[in-house]
Amino acid sequence: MIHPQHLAEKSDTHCPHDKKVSCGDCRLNTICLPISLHIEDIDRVNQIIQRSKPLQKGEYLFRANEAFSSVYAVRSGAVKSLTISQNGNEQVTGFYLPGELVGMDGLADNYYTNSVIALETASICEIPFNRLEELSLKVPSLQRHIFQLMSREITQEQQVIALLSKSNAEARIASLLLSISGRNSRRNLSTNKFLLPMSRTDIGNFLGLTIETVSRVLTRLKKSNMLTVDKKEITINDMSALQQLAKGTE
Amino acid sequence: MIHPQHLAEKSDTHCPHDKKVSCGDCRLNTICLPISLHIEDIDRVNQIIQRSKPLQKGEYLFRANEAFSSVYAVRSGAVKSLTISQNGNEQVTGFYLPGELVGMDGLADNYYTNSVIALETASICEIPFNRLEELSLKVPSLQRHIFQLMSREITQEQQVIALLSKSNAEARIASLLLSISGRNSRRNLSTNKFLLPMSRTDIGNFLGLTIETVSRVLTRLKKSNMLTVDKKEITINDMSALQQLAKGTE
DNA sequence: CAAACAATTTGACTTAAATCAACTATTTAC
DNA sequence: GTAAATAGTTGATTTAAGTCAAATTGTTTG
Repeated sequence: MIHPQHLAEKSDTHCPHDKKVSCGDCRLNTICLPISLHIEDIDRVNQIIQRSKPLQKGEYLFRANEAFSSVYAVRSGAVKSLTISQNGNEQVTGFYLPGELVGMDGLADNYYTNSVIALETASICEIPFNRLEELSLKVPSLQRHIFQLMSREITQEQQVIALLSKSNAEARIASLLLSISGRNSRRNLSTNKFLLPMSRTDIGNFLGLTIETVSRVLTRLKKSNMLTVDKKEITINDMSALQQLAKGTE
Repeated sequence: MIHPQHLAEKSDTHCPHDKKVSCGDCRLNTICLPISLHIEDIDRVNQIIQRSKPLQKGEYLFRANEAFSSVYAVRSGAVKSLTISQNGNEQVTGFYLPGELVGMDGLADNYYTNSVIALETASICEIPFNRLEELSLKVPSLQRHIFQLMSREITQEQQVIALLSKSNAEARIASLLLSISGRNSRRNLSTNKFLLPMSRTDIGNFLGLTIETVSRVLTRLKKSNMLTVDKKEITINDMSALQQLAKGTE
């Protein structure tokens, strides 16, 4: 695994449709800046954001225990966050898709508690937190926006807690697929056909299942025609049945 | 279950040692306001905080889907937060002890996603969020403090995710006991002898275990002399063995 | 204080997912 | 293009925790 140099370079992403894009023009800005910032305020945010060259699959964005300095928005591709538990095992704590922010765990004690790794080639916007903080003192709607982003992270994690605490393997996998589907819909992508950015191993690690169980459940859902599974390509053929499954049998 | 009237009354808590206490004098202020606010700033926070009459066991502080208005600090006693999952089951998402803040999930979409219920008689400080927000625009260190509190909530929930995703029943229960022990130490209470504020049912619900499994694990840890268990009173006799257990056998 | 109720413990049995193992498919590297 | 490594699938078996059931203890309440 290659450690990322500081992501301070001003080079643009290689992603063709996103070249040199500023926050005001970014197709994702309704996701990563959903509140009604004035045009001039969006521009002020834009000024402090640094765009770096894309991360390649397996590269670290940052590592647990490094000093906290920035939060990061995923512009394209996907990343996973993970902690190293006391017994030394990796524990995947989340997946982040375009428009989503990662690194907010670092604020609490001024170092990151997670490492973040690219699941595939990913372009990332770096947002130095000190400068965002200063700006948010001057722009009340930005302050509120940051509070809301953090709050949303909290509610999403509580949903994961509910999921892990209650459900069986099928419900967990159904929920993950529905989560990805829902996040795709926010980006106006297909809700029923998409590529999983993560491996079966990552899915199992995140959901607290073995890779064998993940594989078997996907095979079962395929055989029942609820899904079409071709490698990493998932097609949801029966959305409501999958939603029913996610609710748990109980 | 009794619905709380608005917690707007200015009556003081019945807790004898906490009567009429202001934030500046509150023995918990290093926990719930850990940063170095100037004395005058602490006083400004104090001005906006409302103290209400204590909640009795089983009473709601607020309910999921109610409009968000305030965050709440637990002053004495304990509360649990819970969501109602799609299939209608209660899912305990956390326990909150004195000095801890609850309700920050409500910010994301302006309604609470959890209900919060007193586990025992609990006095609570209500902090109207609009006013806290205004004040934090004027007091940079307060803004930072709120960011940090929310970040800490995020990291704690990630730890719960890691716990639920990985561990067996013994490790989960050991972790919960150690979590309570650690939070007691922040309040200068005993780390190895304490009363559990929650029922076995709540523990099981939170940890994704049945009540029978909770009971059996506690019996097992008692028989091995790692713990002394007398009803809700827990004594940790072998802290390092418990820590080892929490790490998981693997 | 006793009846009714709620919470907890303990035991017997079942089951969903883990483990162990072998095999197949897909990348990556030379 | 083939070898090596990595990722994924499938099957047989084990096991930790769930389920069902009953007994016990603790808590309310009339």
